[in-house]
Formats: sequence, structure tokens, C-alpha cells
Amino acid sequence: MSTTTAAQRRAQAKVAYDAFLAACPSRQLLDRISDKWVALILAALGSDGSRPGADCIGEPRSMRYSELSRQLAGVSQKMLTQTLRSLERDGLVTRTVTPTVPVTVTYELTTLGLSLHSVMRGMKEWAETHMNEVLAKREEYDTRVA
Amino acid sequence: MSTTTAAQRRAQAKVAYDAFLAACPSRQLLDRISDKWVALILAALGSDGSRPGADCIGEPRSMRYSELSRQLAGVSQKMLTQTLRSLERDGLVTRTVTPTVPVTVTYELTTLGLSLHSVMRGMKEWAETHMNEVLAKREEYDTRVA
DNA sequence: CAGGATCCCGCTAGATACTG
DNA sequence: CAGTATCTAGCGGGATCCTG
Repeated sequence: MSTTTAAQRRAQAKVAYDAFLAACPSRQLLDRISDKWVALILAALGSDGSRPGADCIGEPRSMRYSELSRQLAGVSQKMLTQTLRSLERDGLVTRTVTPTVPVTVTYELTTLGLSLHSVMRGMKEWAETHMNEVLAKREEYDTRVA
Repeated sequence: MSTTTAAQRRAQAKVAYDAFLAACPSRQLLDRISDKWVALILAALGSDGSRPGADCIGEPRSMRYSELSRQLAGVSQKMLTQTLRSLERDGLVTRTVTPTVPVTVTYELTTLGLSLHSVMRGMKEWAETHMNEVLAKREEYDTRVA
């Protein structure tokens, strides 16, 4: 550590990321994961407790492209592929190609992806649970303004 | 009515809404809350970082418009106002105007907003915590492709 | 101070067509 | 089956100016 460059010192100082700062990489990362498709894909791949009596506890679910496409109703192939690619690039999901005929591609959460899922899994559920309340608040707000 | 418990109503809501369905209102709600500005605003209003070890669930923080604008570096007035409006409409924050000169406007989380914050507060922290890991994965992915 | 109103650019989601 | 490629319309979102 004779001559520490500015870049080195900066790299060490960046152990403390702050998403409140515009230039911080974690801001971009927050923006990436703040996406409905990300939330839904993670919810789909991470839902191991959806089936009562399921024997695969602890093992993240492995899903094919077409399975995901079916479960995430309304998603275009472009968005699904694009989102999956970025998730793969960020190390959140693994993409496995099996050279069958036709080809089979499966996606699975990594440990890192699973850690994010455990953080985000509540969001979809929250939206579904509090939908009524939010709708009521909206109506109240709209009539108050009108 | 008043005899139904919160758990019962929650269970009913879960059956009624499904964010996996494109037409479901909860899908739109999920899209709204899957936004970096929402995440950051909730993080700002919900955290009392000045008091470590405090029972933070008691009183949510009250912040002025300019305070929020300062803390969320890089946010435009348009996006800040727009996001705050939608959060107010959905009953997640309250907007209080105090007729001082000049006028003072403060924002605060509602109980509903606080419940969402408790779900989402981990996201910003997750992004900051796993930034290094994600950056490493990206580099690895990029070199693998190249 | 806390926005409202406008203009406008860029990107991105969506639709469509094609392929290994 | 699981994508890629291409085109385009639409709007998200920034910049700017104005106001109570």
C-alpha cells in the first residue's frame, strides 16, 4: 500500500453505498429492482410455499421460459427476456439450457436472488392485501378534490 | 363487519386479487409502488436514522418538501411532486399545509404507508449491501459473453 | 417555499415478423 | 420452444418558466 491511487481509495470508501445519492451505483441498482416484472418474476421463482404439502422446501423453484410467460399474464416476450437477462447478468437468476429437441431453458433463483426475494416477496402480497383500502382512499381523495 | 378480524379480511383480499393477472387492479398497484422514487420517499419518511435504538414504529417522521428534495438527490420537482401526489391519493402519506409566510408543507406516512414501508425498507438496504456482489457478477457475465 | 404549467426529447414498452 | 430483430407510438421524465 505504498502509493494508493485515488481510484483505490475511492473503491474502499465505497463500501458505504447510499442510494439517496444520485451518482451512487446502488441508486441504479434500486431502480432496476424497482420494477413490476422483477417483482413478479422473483415472486414466481421464489414461491416454494404456494402449494400446501409441497415437498420442496428450501429449494428455489425452477421454471421454464414458457411457464414464466404463462404465469406473468400480459408480459411481452421482449420484456420477459430482457428482464431475465438483466437478472442473470446481476447474478440473481441462473439460466440453464438443456439441448433437447426442442431446446429447454430453465430459470432458477441464485442465493443472491433468493436473498432479494425474501426482501421483496411482501410487495406483491401487500398490493393484493391492501388493494381495497387503497381503492377506497383514492375514491375519497378524488371526491375531495372534485 | 365489525366482527371480522383483520386476518379474515386479509385472507379474503388474498383470494380476490392476484397481481399475476394483467387486468387485476393489484397489478397496477404493484407497478405504482415498484418505483425508485416511491422506495426512496418511503425510506426517507420512514426512517428516523438520527435515533438508533429508538422504537421507530411509534411516530413516523415528518418532512418538508424541501427536505425531501434535498435528501433524494437528483429528483426533479416534477417527479417529487407527482410521486407525492399519487402517494397521497393512495392514502400512503398525508400532506399538511401550514399557512405560515411563506407556506410550509409537510409530508408524513400514514398507517397504511408505514405498513408498506416496513415491507419495502429492506430494498434500499439490500441494494446498498449487495452492490459489490452484483457489480462482480456483472463483470463476470460481461467477460463471459465477450 | 412549494409547487403548477408547458414544451419536448429520449427511451422503452408493445406489436409484429422471423429463426435455430 | 425460446428466443432475436426491427419498427414505431407513446409517455416518462427532465428542463424551463411562472405563481400564490
